Amino acid sequence: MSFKRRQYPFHLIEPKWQRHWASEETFRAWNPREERPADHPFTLRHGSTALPPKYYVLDMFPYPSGQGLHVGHPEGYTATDILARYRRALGYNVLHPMGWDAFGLPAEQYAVKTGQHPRKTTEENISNFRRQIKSLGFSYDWSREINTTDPDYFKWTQWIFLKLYQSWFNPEPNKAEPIDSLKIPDEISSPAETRNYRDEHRLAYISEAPVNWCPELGTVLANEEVIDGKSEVGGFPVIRKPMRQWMLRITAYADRLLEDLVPLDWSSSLKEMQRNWIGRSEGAEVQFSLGSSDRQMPVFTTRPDTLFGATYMVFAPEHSLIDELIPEEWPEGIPDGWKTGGISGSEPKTNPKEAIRFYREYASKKSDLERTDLAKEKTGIFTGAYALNPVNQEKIPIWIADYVLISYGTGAIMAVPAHDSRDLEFARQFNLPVREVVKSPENEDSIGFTGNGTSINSGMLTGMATPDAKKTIIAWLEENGKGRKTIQFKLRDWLFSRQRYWGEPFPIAWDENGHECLTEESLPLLPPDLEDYHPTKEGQPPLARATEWLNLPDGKRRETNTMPQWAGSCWYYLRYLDPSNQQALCDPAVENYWMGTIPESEESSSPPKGIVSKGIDLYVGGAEHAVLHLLYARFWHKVLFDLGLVSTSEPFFKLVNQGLIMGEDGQKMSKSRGNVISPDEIVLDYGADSFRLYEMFIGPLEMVKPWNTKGVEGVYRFLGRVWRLFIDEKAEKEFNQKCVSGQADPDQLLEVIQLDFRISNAPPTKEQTKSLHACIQKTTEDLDGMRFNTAISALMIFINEAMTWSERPAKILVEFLKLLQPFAPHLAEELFKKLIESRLLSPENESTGSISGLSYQPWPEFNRDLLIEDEWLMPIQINGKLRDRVTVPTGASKEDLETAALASEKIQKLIEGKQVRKVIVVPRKLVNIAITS
RNA sequence: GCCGGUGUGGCGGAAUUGGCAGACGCAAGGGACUUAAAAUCCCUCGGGGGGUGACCUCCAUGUGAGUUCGAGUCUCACCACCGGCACCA
Repeated sequence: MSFKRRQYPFHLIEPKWQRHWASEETFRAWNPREERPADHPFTLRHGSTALPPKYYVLDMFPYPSGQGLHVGHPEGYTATDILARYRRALGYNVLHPMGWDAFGLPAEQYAVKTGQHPRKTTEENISNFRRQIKSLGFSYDWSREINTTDPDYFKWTQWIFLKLYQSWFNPEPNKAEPIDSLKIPDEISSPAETRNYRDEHRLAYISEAPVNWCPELGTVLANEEVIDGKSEVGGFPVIRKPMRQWMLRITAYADRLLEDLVPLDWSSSLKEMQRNWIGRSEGAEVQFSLGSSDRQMPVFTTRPDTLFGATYMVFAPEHSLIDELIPEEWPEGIPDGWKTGGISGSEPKTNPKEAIRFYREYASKKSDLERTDLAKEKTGIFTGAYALNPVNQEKIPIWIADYVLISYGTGAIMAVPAHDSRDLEFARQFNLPVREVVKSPENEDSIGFTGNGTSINSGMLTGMATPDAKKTIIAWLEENGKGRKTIQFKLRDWLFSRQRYWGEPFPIAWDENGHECLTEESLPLLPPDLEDYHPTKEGQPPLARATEWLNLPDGKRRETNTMPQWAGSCWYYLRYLDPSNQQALCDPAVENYWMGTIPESEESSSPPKGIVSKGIDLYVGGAEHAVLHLLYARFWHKVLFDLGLVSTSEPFFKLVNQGLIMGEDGQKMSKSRGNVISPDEIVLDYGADSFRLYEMFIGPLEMVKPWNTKGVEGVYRFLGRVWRLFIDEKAEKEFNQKCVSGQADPDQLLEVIQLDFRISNAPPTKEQTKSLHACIQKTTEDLDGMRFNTAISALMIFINEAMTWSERPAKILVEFLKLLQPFAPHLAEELFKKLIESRLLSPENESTGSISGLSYQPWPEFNRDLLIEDEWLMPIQINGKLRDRVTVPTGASKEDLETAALASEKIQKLIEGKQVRKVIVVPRKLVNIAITS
């Protein structure tokens, strides 16, 4: 940029005001009963006793990566900052905090490579992120900055884990309760059994289930972190492996997580994603008796009405019940195709045991990737065993196949190939019988029909419509003890442990009897320092290397897993409320003020406009967290709510996902594509105000949009025009010379600059007032609707008009600065200061000057009456096509408008000789004349 | 495959409950200022056709139907792109 003259001295203005805001603590958010300095602008506006209503506007806090920010990161931050500043102007007590989600894999991987402690890497990255974010002039309350890797912070993450550990989910009140309230059944007597029973009911419990193990990363991953059989981080292969893991009982909350979505102000697509993830489906559990034994096997189906069409049964390969069923020899007359597994090149197996061993091995070797990729070709093998269909006692073969998942439903299905596409595919592969039991309404071939129709070939169900058939068969099953209505969820319990170093250690110790939790008083439990961050040779997590840390004096051993990165972000929005509280994760009164539904008793009597919502008023972040973070955080919040620690059942009342900003090539910004643009270069060339403005002007917040640095120049030119509207050219020339030559203090340099001589205390003209009020109206309405791009265009329109004025009334300009302030705060502050110092404002506006700075100036209000024109240009259409425009008085009646339209010469000519069928008059819009052609 | 979203000039995007399509900005072209350039200011800027001219006229919001006095906006079908889920019985 050295080759171009600056539009205005943003390089002096921006650091100046950032320093001012920091030293004044302009953006401190005040907690109830917190003492406020008398000269703070908040106090000057609101007094020192009452607190106005709160507005909590939150950004998803970043993971501070080594690469620093790119221009996509601050998109949401800019939007929330504009709204934070707008709400302050409206008179709210605004909480707008920032912090760091700093545990995580990249710092650890760097440590593995270099031996540098992840804490060091993390701190370096944080200070770079902080520098970048601060350079953009966001109005964060930095006194509330948090860091998930800070022991003062993760102490409370561990504390919440203890709460989870010490709670169970009581299905009766449908909420979590302390584990002591869990009744131990009478048949359980021994201490060991009692202990087991408790441990099995905790919200945090141990499971041996197969997990997603990533050998490359040396850790297990949650289902959510595995994408197409590869790790979300790094894209390494993931295999299934049984391991001892901590789980969190999120499934207990499935119903509440689903139901409580309804009142939230979230986009429907986001809610839908959560609903799909939770995956509630209604159906029935049906008991099949297993051939030779008197055992029963339940299966889950959403289509119990098709029970008569069940021609075989399939178990998941991992299902252990199979072992008890398989015969020594193949039954008579089994086709060889049933014995091969459907795997190319495989020979028929000699007996069922061999077949099952073979198939299990085959299935377990498949990675998740292959399991989905090879989905086109179904595989499976006959077990030699049979089951009895409860409705007709028909003997049907039992298979194992990997298209049936061990983790969903009962791990086994009844297969109805005629009316389920997967079963049909499988049946065709192995020549299994297909029996039609639902007639499609179109009366076509009903094989493969999966919708609602009419039952056929189905005993007592025959002739019934699908919904009736479902009800009837469920009633029959319940009466006969063969099944019941049930509900299944796709949601699984949350795999909560990781074999990593750089995460919160579990406050848990083990002995030969099992696990016990540490006391609350012993928290935080710090991770030990290590030389080597690799997992051990035995596949133990890196913490197992810290022998001193590991072994406790009483012979117990510490848990060596750590918590996943999601843990810290599950509750950070609560810590912001009371970030340095040593006694509690958050003071209840403070929590209630910022998050609660009940207004503080010290509430001001005249609340500003807008609704007072529950929880966080606005949460902005990327859609990539639509299921994981948002579901986990909602889950934790509900547990805390059940335990009486927070006052709302949902944390995020309104949530908006910002769209991605793509690179200039239209591709996703990434280091490998080389299309990353850093805010640093933009701030250097055009200043933070231009950067903020462009981020918002580029398009609607929620949309995906490409970056174009040329576009920054457009908004930069706009700010240049704002500057020139206020500033005297001659004084600026002097200033520029001093800038080039002198070593003078920047703040003094800015003093040289004087207002333009056309700015005066002259009374505004009608036109000028109208321009202003149109701008106020548009800006206000657009901010309320988060339409930042059109709000900015309204500001541009005002400036384009104001540039043509020969008299520039200070009274008008000061109001404009209040509108500009949320978007371009540095420039607005500087010009506001000049205007105040000029003493051009009339006495009733002088009160404006008693509050220092712009941040707490009341938001301008518009007067609709001023916007009404005396007359307007009314379009006249004939058959919907624009034919003429005539000027009409604003208050004209419908009759007058019709007369005026028909009086137009052009219209007269066009309707001459035609029959006017109808004249539609829409006041304030148009007149349309329908004629016959 | 299922669910959700989006299709408007050369580009990013505007268009209250259906009511003047293209606000605002970028790019482009022309002009003023300048020795020159940059910056700034002014003008033009969806496409076709017509007029010396203020203008006139036809066609245009992914495609095709429909509802309506009137459709970018509502309905139906289809196409393209983006995002999510993906053997969940």
